[in-house]
This record gives sequence, C-alpha cells and structure tokens, in this order.
Amino acid sequence: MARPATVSPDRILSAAAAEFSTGGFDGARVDRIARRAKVNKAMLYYHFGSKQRLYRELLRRIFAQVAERLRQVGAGDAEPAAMVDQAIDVIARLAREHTYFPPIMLREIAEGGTHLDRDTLTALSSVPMAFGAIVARGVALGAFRPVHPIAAYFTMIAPLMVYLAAAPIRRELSDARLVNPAPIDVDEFIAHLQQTMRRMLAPDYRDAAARPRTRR
Amino acid sequence: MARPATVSPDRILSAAAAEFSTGGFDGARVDRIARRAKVNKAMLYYHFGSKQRLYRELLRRIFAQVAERLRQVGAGDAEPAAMVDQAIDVIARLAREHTYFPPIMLREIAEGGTHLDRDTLTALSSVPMAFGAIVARGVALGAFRPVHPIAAYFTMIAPLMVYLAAAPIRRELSDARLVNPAPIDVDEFIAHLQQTMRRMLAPDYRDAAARPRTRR
DNA sequence: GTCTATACTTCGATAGAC
DNA sequence: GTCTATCGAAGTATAGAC
Repeated sequence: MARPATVSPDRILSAAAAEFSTGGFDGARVDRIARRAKVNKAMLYYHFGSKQRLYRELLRRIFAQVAERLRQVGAGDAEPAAMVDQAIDVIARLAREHTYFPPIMLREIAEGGTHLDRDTLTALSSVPMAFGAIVARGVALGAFRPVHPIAAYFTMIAPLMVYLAAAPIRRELSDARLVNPAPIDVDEFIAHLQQTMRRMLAPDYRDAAARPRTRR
Repeated sequence: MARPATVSPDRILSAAAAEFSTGGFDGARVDRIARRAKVNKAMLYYHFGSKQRLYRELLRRIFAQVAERLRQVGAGDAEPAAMVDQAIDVIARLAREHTYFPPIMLREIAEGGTHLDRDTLTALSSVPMAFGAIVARGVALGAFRPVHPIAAYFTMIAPLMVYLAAAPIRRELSDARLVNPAPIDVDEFIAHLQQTMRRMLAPDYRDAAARPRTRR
C-alpha cells in the first residue's frame, strides 16, 4: 500500500480498448495488447484469464460509464428538451475523449451480441434505458410528443456513433479526393443532431422555440 | 452455354456475405465460406485469389447496388420529401432482403476502411453521394431548409443500419427479460425515421403537412 | 475447372522457474 | 506477481493430380 502498486490491470484495459477498437474481437491480438500495455502476456492472462473475459470486462466498463453519465443528466433539473441536448453532449464528449468507444459499440451491435455474457448485455442495455427514461419523462410531461423511447434512442445514438466512427474513412475519402470539398465539422454535426432531436420530439409541429401561446 | 454452367462465383459471394456479416473480416473463415457455398476451398481461391479480394468484391457489389437504387429514386419525379421517404424505403427493403448488409456496413465503418482498396472506397462513397444529391436538390428548390447533405445522410442511414443490425441483440435482451416489454416493430421504426427526416428537413418549423397559408 | 493433401504461419494459452 | 519458452490448435494459401 505504501508504494503506488502496479496498475497493470488498468493499463491492460486501456491497451485492450485501443486494440479491440481497431480490429474488433477477432482482429485484436493478445500479444499486441500486452505489448501496448507494456506487460508480459502471461501477466495479462494472470489478471483476466482469457481474451474473451478481458473483452467483456472492457465493454462492461464502457457501457456502465456511459449509462452513469446519462443517469446524472436525467437526475438534473433541466427541461426535457435541454436534457436531451445535454445527453447528446455527454455522449459526444465521452466518445471524443475515448475514441475507441464508437467503433467498439458499433461492432458489438453488428456482431449481434456474440462474445457477450449476461452481465455485459445488462450493461449494454442500461444505456438505452437511461436515455429512454429522459424521453419518457418528457412525454409524460407533455413536453414531447409520444415517441417510443427506444426509437428516440436509436435516432440519437446511431448518427453520433456512426459519424464519429467514420472519421478515418472521411479523412481517407477526402485525401483521395473522392468526395466533395465541403466536409462537416464535428461540432456542427452535433449541433445538427441536437436540432434534429428537438424537431423530432416537438409536441406540436407548429410550435417552434417560442412558447405555445395557447392559440385558439 | 448450352447447359446452365456452374454459378460457383455467385454462390461463393452469397456464402461470403453470410459469413462476413456475422464475424467481420477477421472473424470469417474461408473454410466455412467454401462449405456454405458447397464448393471446394481451392475453388474459392481459384475464382477470387484471396480472402481479402473476395471481401472487397462483395462489398463493392453491395455498395454499388444500394447507390444504384438511390440514383433511381433520385431520377424519379416525386417531390423532394417524398423522395427521401422512398430512399429510406428502398434501403430498408434492401437491408431486410439481404440481412447481411447492415452488419457489414457498420463494421466497415468501425474498421475505418482497413481491408478496403480505392475502388471499394469509391463504391462506398457513392452511397452518400446518391442520397446527398436528393437532399441537395430539395435544398436548391427551397423544399428543404439548408442542411448539409452529408449530415442528412448520416442522420438517415445510421439509425436504419443500427436498428436493423441490432435485431439479434434486441431479441436476446427481450428473451432474457432485460428490457421493458414494449418492443418497437420494424415498420413502425421506419415510419418513425421517415417522419423524423421530414421534420428535420422542413424549411419552416411552423409548416406542417398543410400548405403554408402565407399568414401575416 | 475440380479435388486432396499439405505446407506454412499465426495466435491463444500454459508450464514452470524465479 | 513476473518472465521465458513453447505447445497445440486453427487458419490462409498452394502444390499437383485429374
């Protein structure tokens, strides 16, 4: 306890995040993870037992963190629409901070939950649950039109993950001059998404940012 | 020419689609592809040369087909908003017909374009190009507000791909009773997405389905 | 064009000393 | 807890007969 004992497990998880994000479960190499983490491969097995267990542990942590932040947003006192803005901000910030997050999430969806055990699936589902709660509350308050919370979740998370994960491809395409010279800035895209969600959730199509003046 | 000669290449591509969609490039096994296609592994190499070349060929075909259908929609004479509805329908139909399509597309985005050569990247980019053209035309006509075509593309394609690709996970979650008992139907979700896109693109927030009655 | 057998490589995992 | 050495399975690809 005196000395700041080895933090091998954390270093391994960081290295695993980087490795799994670029190649997925099957593309990841245990040797590379160990090398990146600057630990011996045997050490990795000593701590995590297997490649699969390491993978699950990593994903559980990622999803738990995202869900936790969303719950914090939901526990705040902002108005429903502002809460959704905040939720998008929070996820976007997390995703840009940990660039491994969007690719890993997308791939796990594409994978159909193979590799995952029950605990990890629970952690994964806690993300839509936390966001859905925010939407459901807005609907109950009449601030949103009656939208299915899970539909709203997909409409929000998918563009965010795909746009952020596609950054390398966009770069490649623009380098190869394969696409028009008008790229979209990340911040612009996030603002666009927030606007889109507001429009999607607005209870009355005629009601803009302005308060409804109880016309009639 | 007399007899309907072997269609090995096509059978191999079908088998490859199934195999690559579940495991990605690294998870796919050449042996399994050959077995599914009921051809010998050597035959597969005879026709395609390598696992990577087979993969690229497959992706090029998928993307080309999607882009082609989008171009057909764009060449029609529907109004811009209806065209976007049609575009969503077309992609959704293709994705449900070929269930391998959404997972493969998501994974390739997550992969950041590794495994892809220039031709395949071109084919991939032709999809956003075709959809972007529809949006750009709507903007030019004043039927849509000035939205970045690529932003619009991501807002449309991402929920569609993610929602459809997530079907296995949703099933698993509901089987395990990990999620509320109010699932969303696929058709409902597509309708939701079409509505969301209409709201996103509407030039005037006060303008509903009704014609603007030049109030003021 | 088709098939069998196999070469060659890579990778996940462990044994066993310290 | 840490490291070296290595096993054994699995996987891509090819050689060569028909």
